[in-house]
Amino acid sequence: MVQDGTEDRVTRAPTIKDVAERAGVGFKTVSRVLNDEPNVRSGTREKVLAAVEELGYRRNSIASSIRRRNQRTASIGLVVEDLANPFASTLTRIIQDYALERSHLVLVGSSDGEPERERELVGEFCSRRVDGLIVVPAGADQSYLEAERDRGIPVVFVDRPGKHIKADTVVSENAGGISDAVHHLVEAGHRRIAYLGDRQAVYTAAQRLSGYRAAIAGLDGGADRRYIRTGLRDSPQAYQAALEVFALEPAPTALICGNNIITIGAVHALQHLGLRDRIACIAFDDLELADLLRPALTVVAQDSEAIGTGAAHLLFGRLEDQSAPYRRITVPVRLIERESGKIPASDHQRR
Amino acid sequence: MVQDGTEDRVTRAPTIKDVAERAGVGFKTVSRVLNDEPNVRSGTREKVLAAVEELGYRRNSIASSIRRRNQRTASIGLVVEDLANPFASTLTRIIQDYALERSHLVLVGSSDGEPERERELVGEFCSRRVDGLIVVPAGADQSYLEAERDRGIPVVFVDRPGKHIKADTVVSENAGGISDAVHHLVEAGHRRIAYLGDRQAVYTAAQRLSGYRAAIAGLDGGADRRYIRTGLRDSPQAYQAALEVFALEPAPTALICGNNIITIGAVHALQHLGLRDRIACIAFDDLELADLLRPALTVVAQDSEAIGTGAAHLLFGRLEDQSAPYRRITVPVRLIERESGKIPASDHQRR
DNA sequence: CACGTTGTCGACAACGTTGTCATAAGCAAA
DNA sequence: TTTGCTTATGACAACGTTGTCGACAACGTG
Repeated sequence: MVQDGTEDRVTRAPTIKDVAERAGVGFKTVSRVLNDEPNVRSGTREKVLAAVEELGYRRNSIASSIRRRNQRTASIGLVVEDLANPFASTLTRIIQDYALERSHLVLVGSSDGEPERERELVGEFCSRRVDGLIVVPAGADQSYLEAERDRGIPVVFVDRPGKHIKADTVVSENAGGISDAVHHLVEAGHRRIAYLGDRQAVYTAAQRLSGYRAAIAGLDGGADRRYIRTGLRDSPQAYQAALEVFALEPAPTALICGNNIITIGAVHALQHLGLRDRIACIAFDDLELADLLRPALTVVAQDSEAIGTGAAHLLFGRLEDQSAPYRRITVPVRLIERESGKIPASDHQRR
Repeated sequence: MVQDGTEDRVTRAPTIKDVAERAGVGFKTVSRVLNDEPNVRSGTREKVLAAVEELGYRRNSIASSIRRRNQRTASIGLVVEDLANPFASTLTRIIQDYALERSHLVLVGSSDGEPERERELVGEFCSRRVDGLIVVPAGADQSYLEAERDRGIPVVFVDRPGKHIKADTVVSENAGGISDAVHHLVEAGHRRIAYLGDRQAVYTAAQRLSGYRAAIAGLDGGADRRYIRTGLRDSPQAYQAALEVFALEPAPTALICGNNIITIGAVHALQHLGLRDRIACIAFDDLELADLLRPALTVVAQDSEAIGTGAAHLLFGRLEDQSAPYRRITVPVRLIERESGKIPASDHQRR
């Protein structure tokens, strides 16, 4: 396992003064060259660039940012719930690309849905003077961000709106997506449609459930409250809830999963019960292998690309114009019809 | 979509001088309080903390870092290939948690496997004076990192070793994992085992292929070169290659996929050919829904947790002791036996 | 040639913080 | 009271950079 020793010759990084000395000019001239300021003779510029090359000089952009006019650090902070979740990682990837195109870097952190971790991350980000924040809010109150915003660090909320604060926001069309799912199942003949969701305190969960309720309410029978299970925070809980729901009499003939974590638990439960081919199922959030499942999983897919781009766009827009009116973008979702949503309610199941 | 206007009262962030004035002390005293330095009367400390609270002061840690003894910024840079890939996002998540526990933040970037993007990201990171780098190397030469290292920014390579440079490294046991996969298939009676892999220039791809070759070479028949397809960079390419491989005469009876992107393409191909239940298949890298596929996908799973923790551990260790010998950690992989690897070579297929 | 204008460049202050040092205040020992 | 030591505090330099300004040379114009 052990391989080799180092040589331990750590020299401090060269500064513009080192470069200046080497090039035989004043250090301010080096600064001018590095910032493409005018009024430097091309001969001088050459000398400076040569010295930069020789010394392997690299600007210390944090020192630079404390002095610059606008104090911008060309970095933004991103707080997601769990970076290991595919939705979050896709979002992050997109925001990163958007930022990098504008030579901004991204500091990322996962809140795990814990308010104090969210605040801790935001605090660290602000302490490092990020130029802006993109936050998937976890806590019940984001008013603490007002202070940051007033000091010039704008915030954009993604996936869920922040609470007790006005800010730019990008959300998915949660309720509509779930309504679509319900209607899709109804068309296949289903009336007894179960719903598994996260805690109601989570905005998206509440929205999605309300979409479910609204769609179900439009049907003749109305909803059976026993078919609704919320507060499911991880796959095992969803697994358990699914087992319980399908033990009911009469059992549901179809199932809607409120997010991808729940989907995993629920499909495992269907698998365990031997019901995967008999129970119709629609999941919120697409998953990498969803179309390879048998039956292929019908999903309500979020447009992560549009969400990420939208958030980044709002943030960079605000960086340029702090006084623009706040905007809220609602990104449409898309029902991807595969097989699991088309499983019909078998005759003996139908009322 | 438009919602509301802002009030546009952006005040500059308070500094320790503002706090000092408010508390009626010298600004150095504020600094002392904030850094928990000794020799401050508790009464004075109270006054300062009260002023901090009232003004909502937050330390400017970038200004602080340019002055501090060691110039540390308490941030590290992480370059992965594609953050949207589940392996990369899991890795990132783990490294982040490790870093945050030590109050370090993580700057992340995706190289997309492009050497110049890797260099660009590394450059930006170093320019922001990260304390260390964790890199999944993309290019064919990481010797440029020697300059950074000599200036005190240590590097740890993950997933693949850096080229033309000595540094701490964490890799998976690629060859061994694929060998295990081959043997598992052989036990099920297979001899005609196809292999789909990425470009040979990618270290992991080369390692995995060599594991395949070594295992196949141990068999009586030896390898049929036509069964090996490399250079597959995305799912569509893998899809195509799989179609071609299974059009051969005699067709392989089993398949090994060199990474998760290839797996997706290949399983789609098997699906298209109606061979998912007949062809044995083992994939490198576990996938979220792999156990819910039918047949459930047998995989060689990497221990992302150990890889991430190992990398972070090496990096933070090096931050404390620059002169320790370089280490290389090889993390074991694990063959997760599910169904697809146990599909037997049917009698008419067997030679 | 005198003059103003422009281009080039360096000296110096400043950003917000920490490091160094001097000094004042407090207090025990002489 | 004086001495000596410790504790508390502020004045100031310094980090590496950019902003401001003035010095000076080169230039064009009358």
